[in-house]
Amino acid sequence: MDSLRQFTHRLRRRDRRITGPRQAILETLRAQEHPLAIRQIHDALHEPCDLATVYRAMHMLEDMGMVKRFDFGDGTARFELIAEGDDGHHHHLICRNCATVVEIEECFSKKLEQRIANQNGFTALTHKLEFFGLCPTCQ
Amino acid sequence: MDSLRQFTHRLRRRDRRITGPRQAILETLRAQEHPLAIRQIHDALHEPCDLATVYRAMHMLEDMGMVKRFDFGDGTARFELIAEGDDGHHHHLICRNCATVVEIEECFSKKLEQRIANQNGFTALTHKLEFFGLCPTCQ
DNA sequence: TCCTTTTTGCAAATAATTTGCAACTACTAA
DNA sequence: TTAGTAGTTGCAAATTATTTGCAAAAAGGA
Ligand SMILES: [Mn+2]
Ligand SMILES: [Mn+2]
Ligand SMILES: [Zn+2]
Ligand SMILES: [Zn+2]
Repeated sequence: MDSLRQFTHRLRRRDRRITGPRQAILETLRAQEHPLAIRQIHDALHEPCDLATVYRAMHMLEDMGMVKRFDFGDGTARFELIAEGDDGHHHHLICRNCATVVEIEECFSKKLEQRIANQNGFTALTHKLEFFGLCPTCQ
Repeated sequence: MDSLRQFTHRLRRRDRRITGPRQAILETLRAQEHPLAIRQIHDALHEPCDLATVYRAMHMLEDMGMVKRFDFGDGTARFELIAEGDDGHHHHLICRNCATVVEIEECFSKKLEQRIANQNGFTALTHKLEFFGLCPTCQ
């Protein structure tokens, strides 16, 4: 996925600018397969920029649907680059001890969510789901 | 559920004290069926105490297994009183617009969690799951 | 009632995230 | 190429949730 080119296009269309920090952040995200915290992204940048700039960039990327925000329950947002056209919905398995992360593609059946929506008269359901456990090393 | 008496017993056993703030917090939690944020608990107390006291009390109650902490993804912890012996594991359906909360007892099959554990060599799995949608009023 | 240990209130410290603002820069229209 | 304009950035200060140090106050047992 050439997200850099794709990114450029999307930005231009929205009257946004392609700047050094933004490209660097994208490169950093591309190099990772797991969600990264803002601090981690910031620390990984070769040509550093202000932390606030990273925060602002992540909001922008999220609004553009290029990154997905995840919440592991530790009070720190984490972001993962998502493929073009994908909504990025998936889950993780996190070691309670060493914080190792495993990407999980599986999810429970759509029926459960549908039933919950119907039974309560809600629409447009989504969900947040993360698994926790002890990894092989930490058991 | 007479959580006050139960509470008293458990505290005594642990060399902890039964104080006004603690009883008041328990009473407040008992009056609610949905998770309450610390601020909400604090504001609901008839005889007010310091916010820090509420934070400390919630940690204690959590350690004692009397309340369960929930995370709706808005950066604010919420707590719900749980029945004796129960681990309090359950989920919620939250309106993205007005924040109405519905208690959800259903959960996906144990098999899915088991499979995820096995496939990755993890043990002691748990999960956090919350549903979001638009309530009848907000659609 | 007295003593010891636990709690509390208060203020200050943390930590993640946001925001105001002036200086700066990417694009673009000429 | 060169302004001109709108979008960006750095920096410092503000916000928000939560934690913590500490001395004064309260609880429970002897
Ligand atoms: Mn992922
Ligand atoms: Mn609940
Ligand atoms: Zn581990
Ligand atoms: Zn609603």
